Amino acid sequence: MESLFGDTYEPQDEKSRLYADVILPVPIPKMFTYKIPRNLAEDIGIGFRVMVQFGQKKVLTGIIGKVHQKPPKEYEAKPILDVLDTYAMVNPLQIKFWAWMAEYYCCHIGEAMNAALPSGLKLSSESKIQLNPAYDSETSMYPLDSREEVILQALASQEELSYEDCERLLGVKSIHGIIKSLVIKEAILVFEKVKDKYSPKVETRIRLTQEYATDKKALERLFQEIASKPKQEEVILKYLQEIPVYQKPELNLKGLDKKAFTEAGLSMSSLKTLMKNNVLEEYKLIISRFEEISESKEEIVLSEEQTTAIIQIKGYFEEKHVALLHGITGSGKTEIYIQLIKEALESGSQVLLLLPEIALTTHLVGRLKKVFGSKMGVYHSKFSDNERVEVWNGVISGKFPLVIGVRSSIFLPFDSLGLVIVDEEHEASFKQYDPAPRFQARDAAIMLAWLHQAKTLLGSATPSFESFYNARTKKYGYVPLDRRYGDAQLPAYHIADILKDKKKNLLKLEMTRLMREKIQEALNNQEQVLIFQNRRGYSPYLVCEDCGVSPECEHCDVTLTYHQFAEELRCHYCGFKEKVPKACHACGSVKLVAVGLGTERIEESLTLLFPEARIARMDLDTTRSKYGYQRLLEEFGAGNIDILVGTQMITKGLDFEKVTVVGILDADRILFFPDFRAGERAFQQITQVAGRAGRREKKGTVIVQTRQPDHHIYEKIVNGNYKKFYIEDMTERQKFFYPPFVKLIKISSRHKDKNVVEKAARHLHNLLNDIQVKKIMLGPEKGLIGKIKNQYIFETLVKLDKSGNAQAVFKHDLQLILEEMYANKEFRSVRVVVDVDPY
DNA sequence: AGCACGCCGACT
DNA sequence: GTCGGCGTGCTC
Repeated sequence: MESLFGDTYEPQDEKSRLYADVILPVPIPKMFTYKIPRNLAEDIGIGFRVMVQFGQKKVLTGIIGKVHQKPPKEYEAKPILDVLDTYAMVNPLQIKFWAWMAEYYCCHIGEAMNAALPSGLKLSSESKIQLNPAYDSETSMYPLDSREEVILQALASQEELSYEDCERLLGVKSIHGIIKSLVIKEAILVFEKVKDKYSPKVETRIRLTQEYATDKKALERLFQEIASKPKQEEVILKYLQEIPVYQKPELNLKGLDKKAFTEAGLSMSSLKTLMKNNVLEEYKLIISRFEEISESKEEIVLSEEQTTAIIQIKGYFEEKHVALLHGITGSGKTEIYIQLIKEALESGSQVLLLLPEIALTTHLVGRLKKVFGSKMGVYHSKFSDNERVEVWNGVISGKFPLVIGVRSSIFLPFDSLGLVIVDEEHEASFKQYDPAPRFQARDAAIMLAWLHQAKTLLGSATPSFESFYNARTKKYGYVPLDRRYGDAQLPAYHIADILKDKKKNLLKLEMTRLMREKIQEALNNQEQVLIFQNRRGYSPYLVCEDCGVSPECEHCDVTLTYHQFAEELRCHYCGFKEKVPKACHACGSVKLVAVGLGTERIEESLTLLFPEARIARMDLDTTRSKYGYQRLLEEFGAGNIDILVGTQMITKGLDFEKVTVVGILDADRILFFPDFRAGERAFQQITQVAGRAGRREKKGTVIVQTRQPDHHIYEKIVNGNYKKFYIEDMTERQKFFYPPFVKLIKISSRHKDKNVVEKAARHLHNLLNDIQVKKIMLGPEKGLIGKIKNQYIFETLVKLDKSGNAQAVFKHDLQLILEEMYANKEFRSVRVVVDVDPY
């Protein structure tokens, strides 16, 4: 496999290191060749961050993607200005991975780089000003005003000032005008200074000075001296109590956290005096942001089924790159993961476990932390930049051979992955749609593993149909795990007919009689209830009772969402907000009512229907804070909540025995979404939510409210018949040419002028249509949402033949066509977005 | 994406 | 006469 590791990876002699192709964060689809100055040649290589001049004015930081000796033909390469690292921040495999991503997902390698680097590693340059050495206030022909004088005076004592410094100095909001004026008057110069955004966490520690630490007699003398100073004595005693220097003198080296003194309520001034008298000293220690946890020796006990599954997985790994573990909820996938991770780590490989965002906050992380301790790094979107950089460095240094993380953790600097696990593989959140690269992390992870010659294990209770298809066509290994732990039973499903109840006047506050009865029953038995509402397109909005008009966003083609709590209308696409209007904009009527079942409304309805129950809501609003989610879960686990209403989130990792009833308020919203995956999604979501009901002894109850109780999907859900539904859905997909039978590429055009986009989209569509590959094209059509942020959207959907080189040819020609479009002045302002494998 | 260069209108 | 509008082309 030597070619995969790149021809430039091996150290080369200096003569061959003349030029570097640098990846820059600019939207130009190529690398830029710079000259490597002789004096830098020694300490430069692939993956080093460098500073380069780009264009006339800009200094950018980029990453070296390639080192070579071919001088560019058409221009003289500029020199690299500086190297920022003493070791490569990025390894050659990562650059290969970015390049693959750029090609596959039709984006620029710079965009891939941008997505990969935690912003703490992206150096930002900050504009600073300094005195112009050529300036002489005596002879200058331009008079300065008072504010300009202040700045010049400050520069007399300080070499440089940032813009913010100047703003603070003058107490004005925007300094640009003044700076510009000073530049024109030739009094100052503006320059760019690169600053590293990552700052290590430092702890101030206190220890005895050399003299007292090594000499017991000195210490005894000290005690006599301070006998009359009880405050100082306390400080010393505290130190000796925490750090028994007498017994273990070497402990003094690390000393004690300064906070320990403050927390013990000791006198800070005494501490200072002791330091002044050279008894104690202070020093700074760089510490990790992550707690040190040692791994447990606890043996994982595997059931017979799990052992068999592991043997099967390993068997498949002999010949295939990917295996799919199809294990229903509660079938014990976690233990299998743990065992496989252990083995991979023992063989010296790195392991990546990918999880969807919401699953990361749950007990699984704690569970793994217990087993793998501080060998495990966690990469989460709620982590700060500094924390992310620490995980990044931890992967390089070998501190974290195991990482569990979200989508973006596929970009961490692994150099020897042995195993990649994608749990909840079917989750749509693995796909990133904005900004580019619009990648599917599950698919990219498989590619990543392949680059490392590692294996990928996909796990799900309800696999994506793509993965299941790959399993059935033997591309992936397939390992079913279908017995519930402790033989817990499948829940009992009840399909509740919304329309029937409505006719009979049994529908109260959107709850069918069955739903209400089952909830009441659970409450009577002191059991817990989960109510699920799909978020997608199901937010409450206002409607005018007189003319039927709903307030819409000024910038987007959507109705505004009603947020009762803040008394606001909001646009979920552009963030536009306005106070709830008093009257209808269209007819002036004041009869504006809220419709639609947002989680807030449901919570309210439930309060009315079950006034005695304790009800809580779990959605984006209530869990925005870092630990908001966890807090709600704990409350629920402790039994302080009877009914929990939530979105998607509640389907993940909630594992509470007292939940016996799960209600799905409107299954139709998922099922009749205009998307070829709607059926698959409905099946997955309903099954996943249902999996939260009844574990162990008690059989759970699931109530699914729908207007179409006869839809064929329900029969399969009720019987847990994944495969039957899969087969039916596949026939449809094959008939209408949808994945996995074709490759989808969505091309959308956006522009503020509707006529311009429409014309551009037509033109583009025609050009694409002329590409000589086997394909079907749909469109161009107005987007599902016709306008977002004042940009009109038109979309073309391309269904490409999967066999042969249709994909490669199409993507190649697409690139040329986009360039051609850009060269056309009529269309150059139209933004074209390419989404490969759209969701 | 920025940013410079360049060629046309409304101002001191 | 100039300042500045933004069309267009380039960035190693």
